[in-house]
Amino acid sequence: MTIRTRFAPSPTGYLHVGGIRTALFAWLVARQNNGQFILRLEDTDQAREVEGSAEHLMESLKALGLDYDEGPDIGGPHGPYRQSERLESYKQWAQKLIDGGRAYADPYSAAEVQGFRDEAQANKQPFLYRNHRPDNTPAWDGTNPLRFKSDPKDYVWQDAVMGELKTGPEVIDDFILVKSDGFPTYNFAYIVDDAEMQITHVIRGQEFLASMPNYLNLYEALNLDKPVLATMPHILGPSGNKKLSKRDGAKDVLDYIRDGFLPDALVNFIASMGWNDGTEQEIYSIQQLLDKFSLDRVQKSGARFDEQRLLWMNGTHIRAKTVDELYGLVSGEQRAVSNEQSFWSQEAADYPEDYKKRVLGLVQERLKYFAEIPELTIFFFKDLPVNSELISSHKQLKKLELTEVKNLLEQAQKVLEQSDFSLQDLTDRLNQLLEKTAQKPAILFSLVRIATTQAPASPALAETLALLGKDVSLRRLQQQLDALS
RNA sequence: GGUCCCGUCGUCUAACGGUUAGGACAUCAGGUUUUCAUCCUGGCAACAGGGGUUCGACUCCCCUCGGGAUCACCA
Repeated sequence: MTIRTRFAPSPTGYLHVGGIRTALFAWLVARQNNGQFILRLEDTDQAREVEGSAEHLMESLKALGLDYDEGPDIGGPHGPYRQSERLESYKQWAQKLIDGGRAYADPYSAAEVQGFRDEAQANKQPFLYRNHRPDNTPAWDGTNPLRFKSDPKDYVWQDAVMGELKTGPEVIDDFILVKSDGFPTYNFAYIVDDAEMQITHVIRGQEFLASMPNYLNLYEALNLDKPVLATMPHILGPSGNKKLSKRDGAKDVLDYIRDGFLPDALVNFIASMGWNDGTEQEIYSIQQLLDKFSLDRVQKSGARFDEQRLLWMNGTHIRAKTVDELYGLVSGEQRAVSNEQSFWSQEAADYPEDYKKRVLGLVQERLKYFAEIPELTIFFFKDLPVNSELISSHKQLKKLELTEVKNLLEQAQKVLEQSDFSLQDLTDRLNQLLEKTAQKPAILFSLVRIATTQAPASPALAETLALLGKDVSLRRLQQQLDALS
């Protein structure tokens, strides 16, 4: 039997890191077993639907490389893949249930049901609709809700993540199958769809755990084999213990992509929240994840979202790339997402590819995400105005007399004028200057570095100068001297 | 409140009854010819509490406490 997993979000907003983990794990299970991964949109609640979010969801999946074999935009043998287009199916399955005496029209008004609920609450009793199950029900004409006629009993079942689970009959009730607007509820629609789409593994968040016994009851009534069930714990916000939300910094995954986080790093990070292979490995490639992932090693407890860790992980993934790979990603040529934006600053536009690659090589080790590139590299592309603060607030340089600062810069100027600006020559001459001036590198090099970059931080001096070139370096040295006099 | 799930450093986690409770992020202190970063070395830091079972418990059982989920014509 081929493994078929699915991701079935409702198009009610963007996909954040918490939500996408479920998709990732489902994708991993499918891909590692040579199976199929299906995207299905659960859009049965028209009121909550958010315009454009379906496209957004699909783009997010693609951005992370979670490709699906069947879905609303690409079709497939079991379509359509939007629940709103599958109403006919639900009607047929509902009819089967009615014919078998396992579903009935709910004769009460919403207000009446609410009355029962309030009454139960006032008596501190749990509310169960089936305590009010009517004896004679009208024929179902679609204007009333259709309810499941449950068969309350004990259940013991296996969850691929949680292990053995058990509940009593008190949690099973006559829930609504089809709403009075003709749309099915999630509880009914997902089971029908999974059956028709031959889904083998249902991987979803723990908000559905409490409803499992009801689902088990429905599977039986429908005479369906239940799929492998896997419940994922929630990802929690960084501070509170609430389910991760936008407020907690749960950014849209696409925001991370736009900020220049690598899909591989994002996937690695998301997978490592709540899953590990039992070793001390932290960094995984997608392929390694495919080789090693298994549902039974998924954590049962929720994990907190820690952006620091994401930052670190993205940095290590960036460092693992070759400069050429990085260049493709940064320039927007190798990215899967639709935003072809380049992360280079505008000033970099006219510089040749070769130059930009060398710049990238120099900042690679300090890059946490691509959006930092303009700030980190701007001085390679344009002269920054002289910032006297950089010297006056420098912990070593601020102790120097102005004349001494100028003297050192002038000496540096002379030495550099004679250099051919190859890395080796620059290194040699800078070292000679160090001896000649009897200065500590902390002073001499800092000074030259500041003068030639006007930036608070930059790569190693000799390499920076070599890349900047003779003209630019000397010009900036002169600008610094001019500003000092 | 009922039901269910969960509980190891601040955070993510390892541990299949026997370990000085390990790693990583963060943090702190050093080191690498400057800065930021990288890299290296080292430090701080956890079994929620209480009972059992056992020669021996982070591991198994019970209770308490704490956190979460759910009790919709939302998913």
